[in-house]
Amino acid sequence: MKNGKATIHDIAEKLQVTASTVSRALNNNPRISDATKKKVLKAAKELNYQPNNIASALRSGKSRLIGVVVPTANRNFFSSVIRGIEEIANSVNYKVVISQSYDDYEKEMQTIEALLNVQVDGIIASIGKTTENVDHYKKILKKGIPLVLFDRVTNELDVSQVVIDDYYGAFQATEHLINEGCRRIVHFSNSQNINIYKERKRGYEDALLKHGIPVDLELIRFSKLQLEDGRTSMQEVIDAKIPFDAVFSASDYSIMGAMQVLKENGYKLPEDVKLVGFGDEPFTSFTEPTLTTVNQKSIPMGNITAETFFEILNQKDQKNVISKKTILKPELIIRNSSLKTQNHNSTIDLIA
Amino acid sequence: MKNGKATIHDIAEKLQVTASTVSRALNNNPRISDATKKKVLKAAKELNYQPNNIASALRSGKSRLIGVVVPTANRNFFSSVIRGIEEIANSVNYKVVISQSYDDYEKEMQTIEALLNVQVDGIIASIGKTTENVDHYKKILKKGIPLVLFDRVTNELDVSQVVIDDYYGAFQATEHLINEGCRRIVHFSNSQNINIYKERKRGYEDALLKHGIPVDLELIRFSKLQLEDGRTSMQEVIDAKIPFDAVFSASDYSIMGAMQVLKENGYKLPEDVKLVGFGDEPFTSFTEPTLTTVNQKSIPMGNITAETFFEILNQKDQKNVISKKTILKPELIIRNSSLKTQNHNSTIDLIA
DNA sequence: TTTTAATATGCAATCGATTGCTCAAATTAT
DNA sequence: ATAATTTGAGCAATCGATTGCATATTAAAA
Repeated sequence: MKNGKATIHDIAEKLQVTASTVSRALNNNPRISDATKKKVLKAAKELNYQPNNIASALRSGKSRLIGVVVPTANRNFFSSVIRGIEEIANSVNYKVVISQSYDDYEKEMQTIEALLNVQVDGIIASIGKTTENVDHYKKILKKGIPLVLFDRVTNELDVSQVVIDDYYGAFQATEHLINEGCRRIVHFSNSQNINIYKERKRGYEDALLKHGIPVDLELIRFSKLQLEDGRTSMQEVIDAKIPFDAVFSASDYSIMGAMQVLKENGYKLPEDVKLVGFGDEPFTSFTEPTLTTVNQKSIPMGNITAETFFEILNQKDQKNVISKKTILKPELIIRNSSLKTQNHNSTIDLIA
Repeated sequence: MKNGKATIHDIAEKLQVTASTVSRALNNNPRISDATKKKVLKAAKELNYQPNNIASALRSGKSRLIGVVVPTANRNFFSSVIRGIEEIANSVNYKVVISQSYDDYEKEMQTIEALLNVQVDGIIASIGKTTENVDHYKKILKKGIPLVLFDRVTNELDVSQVVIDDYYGAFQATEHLINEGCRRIVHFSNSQNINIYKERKRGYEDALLKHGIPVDLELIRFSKLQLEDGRTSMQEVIDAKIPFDAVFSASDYSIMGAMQVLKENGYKLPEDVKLVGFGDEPFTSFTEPTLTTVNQKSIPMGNITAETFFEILNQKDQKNVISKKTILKPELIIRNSSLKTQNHNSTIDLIA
């Protein structure tokens, strides 16, 4: 027991039993009598025994670590999903290693490599925006390591996924604008290679069609959806003198940029133009007017993702795992930016 | 080589040498000839050898993992610091395990326990707001495990720390408001047990005193500094009919709440009241008017924290480590909310 | 009473990499 | 040419926990 760290051997010696017995007792193995278990537990406490997870991991092949790959933790959505994952993981004594890909393909590959190197028991990931080749994910599967994707998924991989119904969210958002009287709704989207944006655009289009409004391609603007992109896209539409009475953006950030530009150009919000974003970032309740947006159910998504992960992990035969796709319904959060008649009691939004 | 995973033994067998030789060759040990090293490297590549970090960790006692404890990753400041830490850590082949304490004392203790359990080589932490007893941190030190604190630090621990000069930041901010003509500056602060808030308050007071303005305790409001707290505090000041012409908040969130309440009460910003926040959260450039705030140099802080960490880690004798405190100068980001004459070209702020 | 089961524990190998020590071969010095 | 040194590599223990198999003890069944 040098270095102050007690091992099962120290406990064993103290109790004049073998390390195997101690190990089994600590793991509550039924082959050990209750009396012995009690003694072992007592001695463990006395010696301030802390199990060495690394030794355990080496022998058992389980590190009790889950690697979580997200584009960035600095985004309400992702950090909430992580929180949801942690809740479940911690409850079964697993730790989460968070890795950020910064939406960079190279970094994403490296980070996965690094996670595999620290011997995580499995990986939960949301694919970066610039990632088009998913071979690095295939590598995970080839090693027989559980993989679950959430939100930014791909169809090229036969793995379990948890997503929100982007189509539904966009449909609701667009229909809401239509119900508020809008007919010329601008839509900000991103690359159609990214599933979520494709789906959101489809929801937008279908809502228009349902209400007999033609889809005008001039109104659909593609960009990376950052704040600055929203500014640019909005300015372009204004400069081109394309008539419009609303904007539905696939991202809260770009709708933010649009809001700024609209104000700078003297538009009255929401009277002249109504706005709806996507993501329910915290700042959407700070803006003026407060922003209507789509909430992505991030914590439940994290919970479900983790649960799905553990289902797979606990399966004996990793090859015969059946992939399942869970689709969550997002929720339209109606605030002032999209309403015909403004709700001035903004406090309600903040408490809700 | 069952299970597709090659070990050093597989390489050894293929090359008809021993595992020791392979291990030394891979670790570039000078006792191995270049010819052998080359062969080993080649064979390793052929067999697609991936070192088993767990085995290595068990034997060497090094997991190449750093535990990072933050209140929440979902905060621009913290996620940027983490990014800064990762940059350095990854460059020396270390991984970062991020743990969130959610500003909860219990969770903080648990999370540290969990990190020690996964055998991290050291811990970098920012102390939670509700934490007053730091015994759990002492425990880390007692185990001889390197610990570095950043931003939310404590004097009760003899460890290296990296902080920003909160006093300086607050002083600059307050002096700026004074220079813009303000004399009755409200200050939002948090518990004075938390160092950073104490320092910010001190900076505020000293700036006032320097300019011959008395410190009026009625103007200083204590809260948890969330958005809602900012609303409440602001409303209280207004209701109490205390005259004021500016607000300097120790947090961007509460200044946000103040901004909302001021607008709701018909104040013109920045003409009637000037505002300065602290933190440079991304949303501060979205608001209207855009918010003057204090940037905390988060990425450099992360870099320096990690560098300090590795200096300690590489020290032979953990007991004789000399703690050092690095203090970074924050930067006042001047935007429209604090200016006498408004700058209407808000794009400049956004690009900067 | 003898046999059969069940119960409780021990023995020893194992996970994969590292490392102190030993030793043979090659090189240099005397 | 012999001794001294350097170089390159092997042997075997080790890190701490787990686990298949064997064994001893006790209880139940025949």
